Amino acid sequence: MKWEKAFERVDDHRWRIPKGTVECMRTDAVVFASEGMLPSIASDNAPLQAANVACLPGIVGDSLAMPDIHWGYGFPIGGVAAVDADHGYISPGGIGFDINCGVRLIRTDLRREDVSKHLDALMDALYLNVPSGLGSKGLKKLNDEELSKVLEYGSEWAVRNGYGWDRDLERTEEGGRMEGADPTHVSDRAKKRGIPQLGSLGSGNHFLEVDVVDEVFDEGAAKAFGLSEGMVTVTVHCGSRGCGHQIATDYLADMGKYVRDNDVRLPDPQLACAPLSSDIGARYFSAMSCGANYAWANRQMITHWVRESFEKVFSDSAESLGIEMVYDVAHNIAKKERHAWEGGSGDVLVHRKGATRAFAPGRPELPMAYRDVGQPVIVPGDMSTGTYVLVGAEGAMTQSFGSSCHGAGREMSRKQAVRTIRAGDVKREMRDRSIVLRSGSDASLVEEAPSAYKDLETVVDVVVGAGLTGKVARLTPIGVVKG
DNA sequence: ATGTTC
Repeated sequence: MKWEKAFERVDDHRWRIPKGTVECMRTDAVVFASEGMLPSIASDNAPLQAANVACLPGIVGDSLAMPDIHWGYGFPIGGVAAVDADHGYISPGGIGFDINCGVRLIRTDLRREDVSKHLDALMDALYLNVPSGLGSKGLKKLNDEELSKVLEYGSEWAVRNGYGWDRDLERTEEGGRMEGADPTHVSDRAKKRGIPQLGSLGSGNHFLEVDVVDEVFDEGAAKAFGLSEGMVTVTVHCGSRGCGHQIATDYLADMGKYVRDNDVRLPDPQLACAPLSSDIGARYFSAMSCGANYAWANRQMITHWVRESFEKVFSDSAESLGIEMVYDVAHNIAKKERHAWEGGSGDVLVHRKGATRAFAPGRPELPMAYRDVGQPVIVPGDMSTGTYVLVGAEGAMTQSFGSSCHGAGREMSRKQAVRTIRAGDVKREMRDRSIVLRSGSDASLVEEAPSAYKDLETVVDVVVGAGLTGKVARLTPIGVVKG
């Protein structure tokens, strides 16, 4: 299959893979992209995966893919699919192994010039205080009972235990806690992996970044989000560590068995799924919610250590330094939401796998401070180019079940990056851009090299051009901690 | 993403 030929042009930002391209498709697949991005998108199996997702039982609307689409497990990364809340199927491959991998944006009252002379000390403090790297362990020793509370209460547990402030919860998607998260649906093995790792960044594409607000595009939204030009911000990208990974692994095995036992017809075994209303489907959703809560507690603890790091370096309190959360978004999760789409409306389960919720103004899920503005959408690029702050727009509600992109997206596979890039080149590039880098592993530097990623501007231009989001601000890195 | 093939 020549996938570039399979794309039918809808407009400058939308390409349709029509129902029938893959035999079992129940609906079309629509990829948000510019024409120039199509060869890259068609260079791996991602378009086939977007088409395969259209075979998911109970899917409503189109199978969607964001412009940062690339090859994933079952679903493409960048994939969005909504299924009927009563009759639809839930698929762990539509959420991903790193359940509630997500991004948190924190603002400060500090300006670039306040931080530049202390930047090395700040990066040392952040590297010391926030555990990072493959197999990294948290600083808090948990027992089984505490871990169960983390799984059930998420960020609420963290704040209740001294990691952050009550108002942080309002600035977290879902309040940092999925309802219905029952720890008894999480295996002992997942719990065992989760206990030592809570409060750690991890490895891979996870990072902690200190940025400066470089350009503001929407003064009104930026003001509502507490952002202004020249301000120093911190971006945290991490997930549910080995705990979420084990939950995904456990339930993929169980759902594989469900699919075989019940003769569910799927184009790819990696799309293993079960009715949301079935015992196994409901148990997975509950366990996934536990994984999501773990990730929120994780980012909340890291937020606390970020505040402590600034307090130490700037000899002032986090309150008086204005270290406040802007927002925390999940980008690997399934959520029960009410939506309208072409041809219907109602309660659905939205799978977002490498895609961010991007609710337009007016949605009741948004905190009051953002209700009239829209949801902050935080879109990190590669480690050298920084992060975009976008805001959810009406187009997302009508076209993409309130969703947008989650990052630049990989251009090269990890293997390909290791083959063609050297750690020294990455370090030099960061130095040339005057970005202070703290990293424990040359291997992860190479896998996450800037040249292994797509161009963030191109990705953002598509979601803005398609009306899914609006541009608010661009953040440029001055310091990066890589796992 | 990940105790990178329990």
